Amino acid sequence: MPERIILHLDMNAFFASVEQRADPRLRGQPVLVCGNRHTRTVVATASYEARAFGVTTGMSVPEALACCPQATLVEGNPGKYADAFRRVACLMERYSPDVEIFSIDEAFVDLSATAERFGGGLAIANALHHDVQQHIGLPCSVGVGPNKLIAKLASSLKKPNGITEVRARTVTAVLATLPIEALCGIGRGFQAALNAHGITTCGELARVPLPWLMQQFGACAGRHVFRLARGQDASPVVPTRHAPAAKSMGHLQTLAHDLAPRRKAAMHAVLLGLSEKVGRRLRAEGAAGRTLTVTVRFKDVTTLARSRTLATFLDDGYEIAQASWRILETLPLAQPVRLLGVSVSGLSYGARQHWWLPEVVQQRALLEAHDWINNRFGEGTLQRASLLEEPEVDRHYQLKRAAIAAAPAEAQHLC
DNA sequence: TCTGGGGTCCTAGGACCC
DNA sequence: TCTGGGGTCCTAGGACCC
Repeated sequence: MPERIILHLDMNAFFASVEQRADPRLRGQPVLVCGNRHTRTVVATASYEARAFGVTTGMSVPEALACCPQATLVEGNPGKYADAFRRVACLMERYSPDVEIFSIDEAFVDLSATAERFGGGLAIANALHHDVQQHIGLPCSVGVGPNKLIAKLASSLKKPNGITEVRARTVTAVLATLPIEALCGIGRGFQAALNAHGITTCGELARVPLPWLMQQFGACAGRHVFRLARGQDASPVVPTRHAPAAKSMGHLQTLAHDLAPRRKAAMHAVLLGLSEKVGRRLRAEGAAGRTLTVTVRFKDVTTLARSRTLATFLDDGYEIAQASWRILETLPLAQPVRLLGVSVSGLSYGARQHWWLPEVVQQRALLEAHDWINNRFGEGTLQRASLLEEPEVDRHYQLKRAAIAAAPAEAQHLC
């Protein structure tokens, strides 16, 4: 088996870099990209200037501002970042069609069949790094290795703007002194359990016998950790065009203020809003699901989830909401609620149920009109009055009337 | 006014069927 | 007058990633 050549590209402080590129006033300044500013949110990305003050990803905004009061807070825009990264992925495709977008800011490319043509993996890493800077204007780190695990590790070794190649023959030496949490797959849980036994480096982990790992973590996870410690990873680069369809779709929302258990109506409104978002995404993908999960996180951050599998597939937000309310009734709410979530799984693509029934035909047409208006005029243009705060109702009603006036005749009739 | 939001995968136990 | 064994589905929870 010839050595594979896998390249991993990781954008540096991606969200913050995109915002700095868009606004010259932010360049060279500490920038914090966070979620919705009106909720309890955390830092999604801090620019390197902010990191110098000790700000880290996942910090609450007040905590981050305490570290770096002069930082500029920017509300993140995931769609914009996804668009920017798709352009990066296109640059990667110049070197091989086998590009796997792994997350919103990183991707793998399998160069095994093409590297020779371009002078080898390291030459491609240098060229790609230059391409991204030249054409996208954003910094990135690039790693090359004999598999995805090592390529990803390599790209993390020099940040920002680093290029690192780890050849198969040097994997053991490179891993020897690295902390176990440097490996993708060793999270907080494994780290704590292994550290408790005095195992802190990959070299130490590689000396632990397989039976002990299997006894500690179970057969599957034990074997997985055993392979990670040796830098072994046979998983293929799965080109994004072959990526399996999503298995679940859901939304969570941490509430601006905790809700007391008696405030069921307010919880219902939140679940309805989340369900409508989920429904819209399902319909956009031509998907429907029959397993519904409602998540509740309490004031003390303990979390419960309850699932129900239904007889029919759902993609209508209101029906999802009704089912989620029934699940909520079964949950013991012993303390104030901090977060609510709705997720639909058991997805089927292209399933069409009872579409010949007149009431279903009308319901589908209504949903299509609803989607048409929100796609045309923006998310939330048309929404249920029960989702609106009182002062907002007038404004939304005006927007809704404007939207209906612009909708096609058949949609107007249904509205 | 510490601690987001989007996912996937695995395990384990129980129900149920053949 | 006994309780196997395989398989699937469902549910809850926890690990991991970004």
